[in-house]
Amino acid sequence: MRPGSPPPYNPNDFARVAVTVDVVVFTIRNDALHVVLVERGQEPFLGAWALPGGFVLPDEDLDTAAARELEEETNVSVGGSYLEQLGSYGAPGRDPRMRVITVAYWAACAELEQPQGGGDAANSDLVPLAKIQRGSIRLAFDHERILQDAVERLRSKLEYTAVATKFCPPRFTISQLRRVYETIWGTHLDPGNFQRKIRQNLAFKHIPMARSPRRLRGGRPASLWSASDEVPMASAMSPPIARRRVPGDNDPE
Amino acid sequence: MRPGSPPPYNPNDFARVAVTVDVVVFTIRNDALHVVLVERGQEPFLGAWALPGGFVLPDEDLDTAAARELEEETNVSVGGSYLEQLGSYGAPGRDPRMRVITVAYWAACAELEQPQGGGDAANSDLVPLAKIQRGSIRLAFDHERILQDAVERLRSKLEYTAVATKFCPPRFTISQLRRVYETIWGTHLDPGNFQRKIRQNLAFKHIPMARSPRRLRGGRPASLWSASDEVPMASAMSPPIARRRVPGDNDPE
DNA sequence: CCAAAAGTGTTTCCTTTACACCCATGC
DNA sequence: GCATGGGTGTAAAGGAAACACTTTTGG
Repeated sequence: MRPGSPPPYNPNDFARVAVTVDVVVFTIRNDALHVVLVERGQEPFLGAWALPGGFVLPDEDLDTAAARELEEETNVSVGGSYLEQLGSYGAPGRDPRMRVITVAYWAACAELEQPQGGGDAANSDLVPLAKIQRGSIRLAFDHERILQDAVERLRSKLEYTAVATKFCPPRFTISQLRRVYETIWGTHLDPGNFQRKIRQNLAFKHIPMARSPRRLRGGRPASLWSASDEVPMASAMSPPIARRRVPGDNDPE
Repeated sequence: MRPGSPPPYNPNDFARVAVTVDVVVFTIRNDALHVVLVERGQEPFLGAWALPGGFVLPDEDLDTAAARELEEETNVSVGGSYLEQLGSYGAPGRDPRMRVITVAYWAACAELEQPQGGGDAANSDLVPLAKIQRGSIRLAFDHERILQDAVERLRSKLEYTAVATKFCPPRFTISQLRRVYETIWGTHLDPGNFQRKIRQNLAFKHIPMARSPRRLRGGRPASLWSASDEVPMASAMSPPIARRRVPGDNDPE
């Protein structure tokens, strides 16, 4: 083909599709992993629960679109939370109206206030993951599949990154962090050994002199820690070989 | 919004984009990691090297499109090789003509014959990764970024999956497999310890009585192994803490 | 015989695990 | 004092690393 030739694309050769982002927003509440869901305000799947998401705007990057959806749905800023692309889902027919490809993201957030419905969503809520996995709540489109992939990604990212800190406030105690691992992995972890692992790991910074607030039923005050962003985890965390359910892991609602 | 209302999408509210798949096809040749590149046959980047890829067809799933591109560009069937989604890249302006989002995949293939140009590609070739990373070859669009992400994904997948076997023929010796790890990680691995790791690992199956072909300069014939698909690796492979370059790791061309 | 690659044994070291025990607080 | 959670000590078990050594082939 010679240079300067007319635009070489034939619009019939390829699919022109709508692109959306869907975001799996994880947070921990009452020692159980929760996800933000929205109740759909329109067909298809009117009234069903779905992951928050929406169209990518004409001049918007994918990461930007995901961050925008996250902020719109949860009122949390992206700084302070963690947002990562999960993958794309584009089976023909996954949306009955038209060809839609969605780029899925997942986010880890510290405790957030009750989400408010906004945009297309009629209503929005924080739902315990267990409730979805046991089938009490069915999700629209292929969102159950996306959610399942996100959970797997989250579980494995805990092992070799410090993403668990994103479920905690900026300053946290080692037990708070341990409870994040226990909740997401569904395991019990030895407090003493966990303590040592964190203390040895440069990805976590000790805040000198700071102590956790007074507690109700006694116990030595814990020192506070913060995540040292950009420092990767030196050694991996690992769940026990056989993941056993931890007593408080059930749905508290 | 009441049920039965007209289609709620306003076509001006969102981007209608073209969706492509690009595939990073890895293979090992002369003890060096190579990628399949195509020379672009049209603007933009006419004459430049790029990752093989193309448009997703109107009724085609993403994985299917990637498999099709892989077969078109390399003449290898997807069975026998490994194909995995890497992620999506959709910055506005990444294609100067129009909004294009690409879903990137990566593949691991055993030794393949010299690729032939096909489709849009004027020409196609197997290029040593080192040549690209040292800057001798510049890639079109954001393909250098995609390639870099694919290399990282490949390196880490070696640790906890048996994907290294996909660079080998269906029956391989433990040394062949070790050389895959050494090539991709750029390390030297102790042959004895590596041997034990593989033998202990149920993801690899010993083929009784089979022996590697006679060799040129002596040496005990090795027994042959195959990958036990669907059995995950029991224990992770790990590169030595400090990855040092292995002598034969340079570009042989 | 020697060279070369496959495969095994062995020692040393380091990490993980389990659990005992001490510390600092509220009541 | 007691209960509770924070934090340290420590011994046993297990795995990784280094490397010596044996086995089986070609020449």
